[in-house]
Amino acid sequence: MQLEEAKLQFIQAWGKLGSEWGINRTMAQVHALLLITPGALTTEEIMETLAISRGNANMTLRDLMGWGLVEKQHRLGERKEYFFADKDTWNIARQVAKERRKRELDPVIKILDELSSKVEGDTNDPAYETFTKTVKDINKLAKNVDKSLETMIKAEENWFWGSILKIFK
Amino acid sequence: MQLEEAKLQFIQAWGKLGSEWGINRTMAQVHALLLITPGALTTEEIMETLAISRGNANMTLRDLMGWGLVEKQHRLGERKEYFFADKDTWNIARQVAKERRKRELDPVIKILDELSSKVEGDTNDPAYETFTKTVKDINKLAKNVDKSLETMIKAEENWFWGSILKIFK
DNA sequence: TTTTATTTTCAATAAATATTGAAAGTTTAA
DNA sequence: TTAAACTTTCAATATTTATTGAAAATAAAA
Repeated sequence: MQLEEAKLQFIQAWGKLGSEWGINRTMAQVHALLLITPGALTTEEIMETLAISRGNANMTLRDLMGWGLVEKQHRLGERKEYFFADKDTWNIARQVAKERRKRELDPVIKILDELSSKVEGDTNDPAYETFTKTVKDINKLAKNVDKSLETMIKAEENWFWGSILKIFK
Repeated sequence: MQLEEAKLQFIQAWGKLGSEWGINRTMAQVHALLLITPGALTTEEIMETLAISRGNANMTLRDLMGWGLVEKQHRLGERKEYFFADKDTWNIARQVAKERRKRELDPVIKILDELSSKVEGDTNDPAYETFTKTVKDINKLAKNVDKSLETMIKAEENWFWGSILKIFK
């Protein structure tokens, strides 16, 4: 397979996986493109390679910087901005874990905590019992996941995967 | 807070979390409703509670059964079908992990394997080098995640969380 | 200052995704 | 059989989400 063909396939695959997991397809594609590019690219180059508009490219790049996955670069004597991605997969995984935890998991845990404590009802009412038990169980699971993510975010790669691999005995 | 109000909030929160992670909002809501319901519900009752159409309810319930999260129940002398959800959060987590691995992660790993091995290029070309290195690194990460999920799927709850918690030392 | 290069914004539009509802299909019972 | 009770299907429609593109804003250079 030729390199250009392979690049496109990689960008496609990454875009698809992203969209299946609630990440904008274009965002995943721009990220993929920067990941397989040795240097940094301008908005112009990204627009051209992925056939997307200036507005889309600009917003997507800002999003990616917001996720901590991409950075801007300025070059002496040049006015336009260049963008490049951190290529360390462990950093990427941690960064994504960190953001999704903050944006999506933590708010839900907050609601679950409220629902675990502030609902009135009769202990003999099966509807009440089932509700509180389910909410408590899910809350517990969510907190386990939350803690695991926190550990991952703080950890060094080797230490983390070392620990995970011990699970296999 | 009153039970009815709390139920609605729970259904809302679960629907939102689902949609942020690429799971149809209605599907997550139907699942949430069944989770906090002591017995089993008919399509009719689900339609009414969530204000959705018969078609939507029917398709969503079949999807949920496809994910292994919900089951049908038949009652003697009754013609209509009842639906109930497995309420064990560990089973739910494992089931979701299992399905998403099969549906989304494994296909991507297959593509990454191909891209890791079948691309021709010149070792002195930075574009080629960056591409192969990135693809290999991501492939490695994806396989680590895949293995971890497999372990989780096979594991018993206590054993698994015990192992995870050891990570915290 | 004025011009030019570049980035940002956002209303309009397009595309993707989810939902409806009525017709067709199925199953049981009279 | 025929009818009644229920489930399934899917084309049409609605909703949500993503994208465009041109105008406005910003920043450097002339």
